[in-house]
Amino acid sequence: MPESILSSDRTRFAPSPTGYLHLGGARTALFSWAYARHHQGTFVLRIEDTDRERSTDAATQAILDSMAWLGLTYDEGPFYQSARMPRYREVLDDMIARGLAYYCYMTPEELDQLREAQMARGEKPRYDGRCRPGNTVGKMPPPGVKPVIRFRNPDDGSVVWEDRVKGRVEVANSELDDLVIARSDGTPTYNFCVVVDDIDMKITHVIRGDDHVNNTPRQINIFRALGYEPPVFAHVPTVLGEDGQKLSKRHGAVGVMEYANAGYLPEAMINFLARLGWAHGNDEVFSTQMLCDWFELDAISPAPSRFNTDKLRWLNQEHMKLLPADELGRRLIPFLEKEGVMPGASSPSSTDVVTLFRERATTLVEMARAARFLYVAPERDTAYQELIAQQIQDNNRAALAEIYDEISAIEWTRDAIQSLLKVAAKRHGLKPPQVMMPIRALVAGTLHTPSIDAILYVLGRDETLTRLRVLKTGNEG
RNA sequence: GUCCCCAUCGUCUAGAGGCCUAGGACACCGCCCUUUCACGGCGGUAACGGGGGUUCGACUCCCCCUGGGGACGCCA
Repeated sequence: MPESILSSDRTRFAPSPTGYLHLGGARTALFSWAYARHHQGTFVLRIEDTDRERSTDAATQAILDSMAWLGLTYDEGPFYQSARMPRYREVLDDMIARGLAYYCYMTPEELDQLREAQMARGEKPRYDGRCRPGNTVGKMPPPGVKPVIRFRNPDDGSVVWEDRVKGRVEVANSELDDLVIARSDGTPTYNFCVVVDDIDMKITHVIRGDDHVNNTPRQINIFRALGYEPPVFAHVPTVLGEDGQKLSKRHGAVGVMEYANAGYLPEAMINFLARLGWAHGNDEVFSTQMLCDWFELDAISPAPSRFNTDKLRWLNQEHMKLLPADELGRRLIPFLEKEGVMPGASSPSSTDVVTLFRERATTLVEMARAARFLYVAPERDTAYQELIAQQIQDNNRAALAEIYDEISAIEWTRDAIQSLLKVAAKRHGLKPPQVMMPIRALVAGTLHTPSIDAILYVLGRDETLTRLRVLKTGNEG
């Protein structure tokens, strides 16, 4: 492939593995990925695990699983920050040597006191720069105190950047303090690692959650101190819960894989997530490919948006209707198995189930549940007995018995089944539903099913006769 | 408290000064189709937070207020 076709745009998704991938994170990943795909660029996955206390392998795996399910394929990585410590050390030493950073011997306790005092005075709590090179306080390191390393932030002027979703953002350097870039145990911190990584990985577009806007000016200052121009930034707004509050555990399902297990299609989830805060005119239902074709950062709304289950469900059904029946059927199989049933040679195929139910189920779980009766005869409990008693009465008993007898004689096609029912009803002066509903109840244990002729056809003649036997014997037990 | 960001129907959004009597979608409510449930079709209720400017003209531009959100860590 000619080099020129590929753009040099490089985006990254950089989650910290402290839990599952939630919907907000997934959308950020999606936007970053879609941007790279749209521009034929490169999408990098980086795991930010510098906080060894909170990072777990299980969380990393959960993130990888979620991305795989959504189909967010990365071109490079996953890179682990924990494996890049020597590199960070190297940059740290260099910064100290060049006076861009310095050791600070202030203890956490002293810092707390300082912050409290500042808050009390109505000031923004921040480090006062007492250990800066040149300050006398810093001259004599107190014994026994392991120092942190702080970045020497500029004092004057302001940091300005043109955010691709927020617009122009300006923050005065006087608002910023000298942030800790290495802990007293020597490990580097987030704001520093991100910059080194984004430089080393040649990231051109940083697309991330807008909880990072406040970090951006600090990071830009580090970029410049290190001699690099910062990348383009695009800060994607928060995804709120249905109640407008920040997404948290009490909202129920917030992890991406919970939706996979609940029977949502990844293409529906992508469509939904993309539509949350991003629009392409009035387009509502679109494929992942279309999203890649259309995606532009400028179309991202700067305002936070709420998650909406109703719309997700609707989109899921739309995508279920769009998929080829056999493909949807293939995806349905695990859900049928979870219901304890198995499509096979002697039972309805998963494709049959799909054609029967995809217009009346919004998730694969619902579909499998609704289709269960095709594999297992309804339980003859009290509710069932009552339903049958209510459906079979003196006025239709004779017609139903006749239908039972004729089932053995007809050709087994939907048309033949349908006409058998209609003709029998007419012969007895009944409306078609008067024979269809009782049969539906008998066979499915519910009044809500697809067309009765379609159901009987898929069920097969033998199974139909078995389930309708009571029509002949008159014994409903 | 200080700083940053945001603001169109209940929700997701279209809208880049006259195209707006503000469009679409979900949800909701009717009607139609009908073999129940769905699907589908048709129709309906419903919004530019408030106040000042700028302009011949503001949903669109500026300011203030209000209301939301985020950040202020040796977390990311």
